[in-house]
Amino acid sequence: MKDHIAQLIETGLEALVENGLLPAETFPAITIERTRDSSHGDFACNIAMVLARRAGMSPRDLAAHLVDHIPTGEVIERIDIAGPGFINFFLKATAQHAIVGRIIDEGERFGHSDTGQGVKILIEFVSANPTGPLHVGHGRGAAYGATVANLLQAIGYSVEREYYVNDAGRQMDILACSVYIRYLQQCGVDFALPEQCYQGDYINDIAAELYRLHKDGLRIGIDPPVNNGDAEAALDALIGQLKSQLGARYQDVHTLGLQTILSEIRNDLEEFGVEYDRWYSEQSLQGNNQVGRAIEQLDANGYIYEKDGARWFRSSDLGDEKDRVVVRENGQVTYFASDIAYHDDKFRRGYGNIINIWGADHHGYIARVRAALEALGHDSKKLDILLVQFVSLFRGKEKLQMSTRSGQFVTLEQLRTEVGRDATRFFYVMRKSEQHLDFDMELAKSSTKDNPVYYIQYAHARVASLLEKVMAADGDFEIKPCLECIDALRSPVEVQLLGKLSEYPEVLHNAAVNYEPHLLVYYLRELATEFHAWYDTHRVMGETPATMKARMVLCLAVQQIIRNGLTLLGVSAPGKM
RNA sequence: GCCCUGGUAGCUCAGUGGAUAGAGCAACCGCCUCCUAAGCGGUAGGUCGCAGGUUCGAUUCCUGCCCAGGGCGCCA
Repeated sequence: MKDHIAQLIETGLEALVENGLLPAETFPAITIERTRDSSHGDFACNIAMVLARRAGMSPRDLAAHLVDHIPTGEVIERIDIAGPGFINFFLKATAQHAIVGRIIDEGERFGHSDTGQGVKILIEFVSANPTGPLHVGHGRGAAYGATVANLLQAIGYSVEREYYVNDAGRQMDILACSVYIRYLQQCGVDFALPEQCYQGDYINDIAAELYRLHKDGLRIGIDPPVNNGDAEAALDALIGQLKSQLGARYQDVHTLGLQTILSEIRNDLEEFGVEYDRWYSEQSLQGNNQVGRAIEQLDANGYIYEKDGARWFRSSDLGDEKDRVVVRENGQVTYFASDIAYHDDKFRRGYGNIINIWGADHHGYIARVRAALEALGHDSKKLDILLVQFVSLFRGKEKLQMSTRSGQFVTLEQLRTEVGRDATRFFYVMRKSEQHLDFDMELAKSSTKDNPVYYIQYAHARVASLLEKVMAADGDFEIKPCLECIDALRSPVEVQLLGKLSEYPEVLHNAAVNYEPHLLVYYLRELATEFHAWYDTHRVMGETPATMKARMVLCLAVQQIIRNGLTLLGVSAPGKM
């Protein structure tokens, strides 16, 4: 509709040029916006104010000339000039009615488009270290990433969802070490778990499994770590001791820890309705030496130097605030080096666009990744890094304290179990992602009108229930024939509701291209509000057949959009509540 | 110190180079013999952090400042 009106205006402008009222220049882009106030019509255009100076006329005079040359056709009822020079368009009721038929015809595809033209997009999200269960912060990244992926797919992109598994490196060694010490304890050895190790109960569970598999066959004598003031060094020494004394069996411990936790993470996400196309292993990058090759490439391009026994990437040449180590003094590559190779690989795979969703605490990392991509000759503008802010859990007014270190945190699984999947998914994407989120579990759990999830779902269920009753009363009721009597929808509230329905494709498009699912959330709530208000003042059953059918179809159109929208958010659309 | 985010109604938050800045909650007043009251209507509530600038017009864009949260490892 916006495009249609913009074309009408262009026609008018061309006529003014022919009449010599406007200089023949290229026009600025014509912007059409929906009005906020229905007294301003359905759509408005500010072009007269923009061009007034060029035309040497006041905005209102220019608007008046322009309006004289805009053809109205089948769609426009009338055109007003208002305020400082706005041109307001009022649509004919028949033009409004057409939307209902389109929604019914297109069904679950209504609102979708081919904007993306099948261009491939890679979206990587969550990618939490497999060293423990997902917590509520990861949950937000999961809900946000899954929804953004759905949105982009809905507007025609070919989306691939990927989880980067940090299954190499020091954190995994610390996990293995934690498991092993718990194992020793279960063998009856008196050995304290160092503070830097993972303290959670799940480590004991893995240790128990290790014990079940090997009994005390993995038991060896190791020396307690000697802490000379550097706890991290002491831990590294302990890990080194385990590796050398356990030999090949160290890998068994490492693998059991990794596999157990990773499968729990996969299961957790699956139950949350979050699915992936690919689980990308960091080990595999190191295994086929992609990390080494990436570093050599950086070296060949002149970005690597040696200092203090380490190899550094000269990222400060490319916008980073300082240079970064890629190979440590001890010969080990850093996490960053793996990440360079990983992103290099992503770019080599040939996507039109690459999206990373990270926790806000990683923002300092952005500049160096971009620098590395540029240094490897890639166009880093193809990469969008979206940051998700932290989540604070509340029970009503009470804030839940969380500490990762002590293992005292609420897991995603606990949250899902207590609050339910629908409300959890919904609350996570309700706020702009770069906004801190206060997640009130009491509110999310409540089945009252205060809870926006139920409010929207209820609108959907209401229609389902109504349709059942209509079908029961009239066994011959068919949706199809109603489309011809749809112009029985005449009341102002009905016309307004029709306008709201027609907004959905724009909302979906904007939410997708801006990576902002909350726009869809707000829209659905507004649609539900208008629907409930309409429902309260209009009856469906007991009206004339034409009115009844028209209103029932209107309800079904509302229901369809709510179902489409909730589906994209990963929230169910129940037929009964 | 440098770099991100934020600052809009009592609270939680949307929003926009345009017309009288919105919603939910909380507060107050109402609505079920009637398709689910998990619903609806009404009242009240504002220096859009502060100060400049850009222009026909700024809450929106730019600069500076103030406040809050976060980030700045040869950790990941």
